[in-house]
Amino acid sequence: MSNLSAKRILTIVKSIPKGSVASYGQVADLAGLPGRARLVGKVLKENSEKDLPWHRVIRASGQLAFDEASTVFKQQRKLLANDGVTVCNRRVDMSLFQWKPSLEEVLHQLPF
DNA sequence: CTTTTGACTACGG
DNA sequence: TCCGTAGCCAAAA
Repeated sequence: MSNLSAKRILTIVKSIPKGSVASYGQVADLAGLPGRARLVGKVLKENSEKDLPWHRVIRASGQLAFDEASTVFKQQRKLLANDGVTVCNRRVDMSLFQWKPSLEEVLHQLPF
């Protein structure tokens, strides 16, 4: 994981708007790193900056990445609820909440 | 050099 | 819907 990749990933995560979520793979794609979904998880694990909306990154299936019984799972669910994103029956409805960045938003990352 | 390891994903059954 | 199974791919062991 080059620092550059991590930087790109964090930039994308920070641009996920409140009220929507993105999958690990989607973040990787937008960061110009197709096939690197697992790297996104790794970068998030290693970076707990205050302004980082890590909770908006979930699995492509709509499930959160953590065990239901864990504290981190409950915290993520709470943060999402505060965003207006509800976790129903263990999953977020991706058809409703998945981030669909506009062409403008995508192009804004051009330095990649 | 090889094997293992992930906050993952697509696909079947 | 829920599982197991292959793929995935760079980093660490």
